[in-house]
Amino acid sequence: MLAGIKDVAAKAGVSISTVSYVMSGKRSIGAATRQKVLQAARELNYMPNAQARFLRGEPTKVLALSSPLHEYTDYSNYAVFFFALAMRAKRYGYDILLLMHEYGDQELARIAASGMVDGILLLDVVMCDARADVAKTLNLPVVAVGYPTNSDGIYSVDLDFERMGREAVEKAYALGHRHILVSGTSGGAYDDGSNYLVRFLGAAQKRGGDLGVSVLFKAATGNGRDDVNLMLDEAFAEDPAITMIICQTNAAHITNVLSGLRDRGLEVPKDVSVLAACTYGLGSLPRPVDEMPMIPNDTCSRAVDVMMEVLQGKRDDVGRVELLQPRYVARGSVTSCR
Amino acid sequence: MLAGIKDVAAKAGVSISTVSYVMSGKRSIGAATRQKVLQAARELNYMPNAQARFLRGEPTKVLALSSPLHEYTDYSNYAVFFFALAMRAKRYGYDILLLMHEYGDQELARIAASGMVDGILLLDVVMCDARADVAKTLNLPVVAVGYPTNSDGIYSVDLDFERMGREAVEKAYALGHRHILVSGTSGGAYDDGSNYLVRFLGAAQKRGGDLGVSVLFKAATGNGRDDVNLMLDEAFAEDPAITMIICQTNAAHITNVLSGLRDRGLEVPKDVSVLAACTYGLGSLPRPVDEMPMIPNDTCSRAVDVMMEVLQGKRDDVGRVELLQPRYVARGSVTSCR
DNA sequence: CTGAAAGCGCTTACAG
DNA sequence: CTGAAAGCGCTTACAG
Repeated sequence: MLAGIKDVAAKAGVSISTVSYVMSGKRSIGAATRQKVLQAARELNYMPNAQARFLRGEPTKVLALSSPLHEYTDYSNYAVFFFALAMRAKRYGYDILLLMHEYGDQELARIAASGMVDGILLLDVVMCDARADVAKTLNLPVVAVGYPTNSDGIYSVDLDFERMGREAVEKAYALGHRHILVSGTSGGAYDDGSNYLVRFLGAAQKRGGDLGVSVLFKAATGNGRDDVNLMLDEAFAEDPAITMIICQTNAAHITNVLSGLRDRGLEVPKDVSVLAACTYGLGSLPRPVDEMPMIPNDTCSRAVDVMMEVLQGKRDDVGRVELLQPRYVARGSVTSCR
Repeated sequence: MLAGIKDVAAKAGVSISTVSYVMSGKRSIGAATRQKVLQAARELNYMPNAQARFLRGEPTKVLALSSPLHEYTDYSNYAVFFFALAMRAKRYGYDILLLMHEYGDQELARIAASGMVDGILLLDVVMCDARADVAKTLNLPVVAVGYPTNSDGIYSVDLDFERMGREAVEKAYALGHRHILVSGTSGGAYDDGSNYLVRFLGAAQKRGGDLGVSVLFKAATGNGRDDVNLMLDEAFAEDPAITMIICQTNAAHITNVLSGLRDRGLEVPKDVSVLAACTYGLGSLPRPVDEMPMIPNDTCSRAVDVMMEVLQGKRDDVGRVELLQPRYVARGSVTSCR
């Protein structure tokens, strides 16, 4: 049914190597022969079988994206990363093979051995990521969106969350704030590998210590109004002098922090400054809030760019971690301490 | 670097065919030999090269998803379809190769010839879809999420929008409504192939004609407040007796329809009934609205199921169009005509 | 300017 | 119970 190179050769009355050379253009072919071959190929609707070429080690123009996807995955958040990677890859003419396996390791090895992809992108990277170890044994370039501790053997691209933590505290310090609350959600996320939360918080606390600023961390049990109010109660009980809150969470949580402050008769930013960090797609808040956002588009784009550089042989610095500079978006919710 | 079957055979001191049979289990092998081979394979971290197997026509456990993705694609809507397909495929052990080409045809042929995938899913199907024609020439099963007019040669799965249009009008008729407005956005979408809009509207108007009900169609120039108000002005000018509005749009548009009605002193549902059709993820409206929703999860899941049936050789009815029954979700915004 | 042949890494009839 | 060899559809040195 599907015509092969043999069919074309037969139809054109030439050898298969001639057909191959006509198709690839890697050898000059007599005009007459060339025409016969092209004609035959067209009539038979011939398409070279990519599989056979891949077997010979030619590039597939496909990038694997390893990203455990669960029934309970939050699409709306996830999609931003996914499409950022996909669109950037497309720009280079690459398609994306989405690997949704739960436990990345074997699947990764299987795909690498298959020769079906030119490189592998890692998403949802945890602190110590098993996939990074497997990656070293592969003969395929691997670029992680995120920054695992075992980052040798792969390339990593991430937003510099430690720097973000430092800069947030420095900003507060410069404005005269000496009592800061870092507010997060559900302590669990900090434990099981959402490394950016840990890195941001650690750096913020460290820098706070250096500058002599009190940095109190409180994780609400949820993003609901009651959860947040309870968290605020505890925080102000522990440190009544808080003048700045850094919310390392999401729109729902921040909304409730804002209304919680209003309920306590605290005005933003006169009495308390509020900064959102590690957030994205903040959507509609009751009032604009200063933000040090995640920049998934930038991070993902850069990850694909790095992959391309590696594929083009422009790099040989495996293990390199590239950290993007955090941004600060001022919206009037952070001012100098009264 | 990466061990091949030859390496394993050499290490185990057997022939490559023996290794192959041990790995596949398609022949019984002496226990001792078997152990030697498995041992060698383990030590060399051997992975059979899938490419070589695909070359021989074995399944790849990958489904291509042909879906033109543009810089301006609305991710949040698109993501629902994408992930619905991906999750369902995952359940069968299949991964997804996302093809983001603009003009599906050649790309599709290329991938089919490559043997890289076992089947092809079509998304963003337009009325007459070029990809459906290409599909016929491929020796790979193709399932479309959507229902092109040239649906022979492929399998199609879609929500039955014509039936939805009929039922919406019948429902209105049964409740005594005789003057209905179907409200859409940006006429363009109706022209360039968003076939479900066309099908719904056509069927609604046809059924209206049969039943002697006036079905007026108005497309707002946008979803903004002013666009919608202008549309409502025109509609009521043309038919002051409207008692039911069917919004074939989205949350923003419906929100503005609701407030537009309120501004005109019309109460929902006492004065005017409001029904949302062809919508999904309606999110937060000022008030709950009856809905005949798109059911992307169902449609996509079913599309993957059909693909699996075809791959398992359980079907030979190419060209079959499967239409899912529309649902009606009552939320109190539609009542009998006053 | 063109062809016969080896080889990519496997699987599987064909022999023994 | 196991091995030598053909073949999947191409590409590319090697010959002519």
